[in-house]
Amino acid sequence: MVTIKQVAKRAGVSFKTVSRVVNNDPTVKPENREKILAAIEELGYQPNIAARMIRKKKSDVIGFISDEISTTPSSVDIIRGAQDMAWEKGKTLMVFNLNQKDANPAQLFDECTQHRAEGVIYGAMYHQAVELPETFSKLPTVMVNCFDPLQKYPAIVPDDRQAAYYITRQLLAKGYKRIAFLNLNPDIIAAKLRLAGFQQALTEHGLDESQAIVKTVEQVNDNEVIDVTREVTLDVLENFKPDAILCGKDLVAVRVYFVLESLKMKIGKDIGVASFDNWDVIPDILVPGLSTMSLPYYEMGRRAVQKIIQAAADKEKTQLESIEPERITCLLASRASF
Amino acid sequence: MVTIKQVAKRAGVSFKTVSRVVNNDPTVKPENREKILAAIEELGYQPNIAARMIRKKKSDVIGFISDEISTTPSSVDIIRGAQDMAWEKGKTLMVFNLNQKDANPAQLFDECTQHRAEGVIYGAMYHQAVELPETFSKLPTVMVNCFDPLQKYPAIVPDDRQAAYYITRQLLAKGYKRIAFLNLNPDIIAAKLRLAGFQQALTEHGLDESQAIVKTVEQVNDNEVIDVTREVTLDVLENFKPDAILCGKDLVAVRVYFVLESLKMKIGKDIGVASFDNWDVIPDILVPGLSTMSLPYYEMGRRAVQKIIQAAADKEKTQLESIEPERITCLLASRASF
DNA sequence: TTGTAAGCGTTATCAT
DNA sequence: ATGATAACGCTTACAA
Repeated sequence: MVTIKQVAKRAGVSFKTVSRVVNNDPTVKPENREKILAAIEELGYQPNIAARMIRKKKSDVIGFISDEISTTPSSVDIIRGAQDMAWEKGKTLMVFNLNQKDANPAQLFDECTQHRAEGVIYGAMYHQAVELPETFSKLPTVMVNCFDPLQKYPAIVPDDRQAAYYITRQLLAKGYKRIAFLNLNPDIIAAKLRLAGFQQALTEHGLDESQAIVKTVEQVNDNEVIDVTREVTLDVLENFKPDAILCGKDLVAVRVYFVLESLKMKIGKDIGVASFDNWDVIPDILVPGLSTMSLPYYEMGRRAVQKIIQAAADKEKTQLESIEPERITCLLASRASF
Repeated sequence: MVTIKQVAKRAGVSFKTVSRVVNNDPTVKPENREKILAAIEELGYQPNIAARMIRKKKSDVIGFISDEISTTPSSVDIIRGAQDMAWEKGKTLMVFNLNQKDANPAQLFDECTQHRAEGVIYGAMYHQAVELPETFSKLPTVMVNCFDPLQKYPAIVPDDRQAAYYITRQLLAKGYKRIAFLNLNPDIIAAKLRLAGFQQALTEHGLDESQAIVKTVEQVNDNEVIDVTREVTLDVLENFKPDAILCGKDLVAVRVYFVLESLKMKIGKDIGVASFDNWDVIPDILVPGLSTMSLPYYEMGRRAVQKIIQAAADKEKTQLESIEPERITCLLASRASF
């Protein structure tokens, strides 16, 4: 690889002057600058980041540890957001996946340390509580789509409560009066928060409990989750007769679409369907297109990088008080299903 | 950050001895080794990879440039495979996305050069021809899920022809006799290769053209792709009366399922459905589960890293002859749809 | 078995 | 405006 000294030789100056040009130091004679720039071009010189890093004691690297147990598109969007923001801020994102053979979080954290990352982002694939190994406290750490039960680290999560509240208000505003909420496994955080948001919206709108119904479409037996969307949907349609169905996620909505199709019910006319996720192309392949609350993964990724940069900047004030997770607002991706 | 010298001081030895322990040099007195290990533990010493890299003139970094125009789950799997293999080989994968603001391939390539990557993998989101900027020839480069028209670089692609051939043979073996192939936009590589594989399987099985039909479900108008799966499916069902439908991708199969549901046709009994992709959870949320040829993205990612390591090793022999892309075999993910 | 000295490619400091 | 010299944290080469 060509070094700064070779460029210097070629341009007939000292290597320090080349360094000045590379670092945009204005105190270089234009004439020399031209010569050096030409030499850089000819030799194809690229600065050695490692050497720079070692001297400047600054890596501009941010570690991203991704708990990729199940490969959902969400992971991609969080990482994309993080990478875009990192690029804009002149940082390099170093991504590590937890699903790798023999790799545990502490190991991946060490990898980040060895690269002298300025901070570490830990991302989970669905909104959950995660206990990080103690070692993470050695570097500024931000959690995305998850949070520490003791709130030891700043966290970025989707505002699931707001999402449910918003879409329910939206349904009510459009005149739907009997909403069936086919919620996810009640043990998961998102399900709890959304239930609260759903109920709040109903209450504020003056509806009582008889005018809505909440069912779960995921049965949990010994760590195995069984989907019972089909059965529950048929049951609810027959016994509760909703004018709208709010699904816990887009994949549930797909199943609901099938049930309604078989019953010859026209979605968007005979019955409204709404959902959560805005998952990849799913809402668009359905007919009619599914109106669904998008989970703000991309935005969360961007925000995480902002936070880590900020945290790295004011590293001196050690973070001791516990911190509420930052909830990112979800937006409605409106199509034609309600 | 704690350095090797601080550890040496603490352990009461020279810093060189610490270096020996860190690098598993056996020529260290066990007694000293213990002391040093203890000091490392106490101080939380982590070797500085940048410093090591600069001296060893070896980065163990592999760059991965991902053409992430559309965020498909495929990208995740290629990267996962690449990362797993990199981890196993003691390499670090540095991932860059092309969709970032103001970032072009040459820029990202420079980023790799600056990190002294030993090679670069360029990954595309669907099987296609890609012309890389000339600058890529400066480093060992491997293309995944895409290839150079002039075959200047080694490439890893799915064996689309084999995939279509295999699943068609499989359908025929199960007794299906009238197959409708709802192919993708005929301009894309996968569609062409699959058509060839499909026809070869039919021919070898002794079927003539009247016993099969091929239609495209994607209409292209001015760079806009319009999906006409619904219309084509209805047309084919009425006029050709197939006993099996082979879909160009899982998302097409979803639409076909809806049409069949509305017609009250029982998939797997009245008619068989097969497809390509094995895309994430799609085949499993459908009822019955969709039997589909999986695209071997994970495997392709692994292979790409293997190839780049090999290419970096025998860098001396400059690659001049053109190279056929390496086609990775696709496997059937068998469920209940045929 | 251990230590010393040099060097990797860069930036920081200070002198010219 | 430019350059000599030291320093960053590590490995290599060689000496003890």
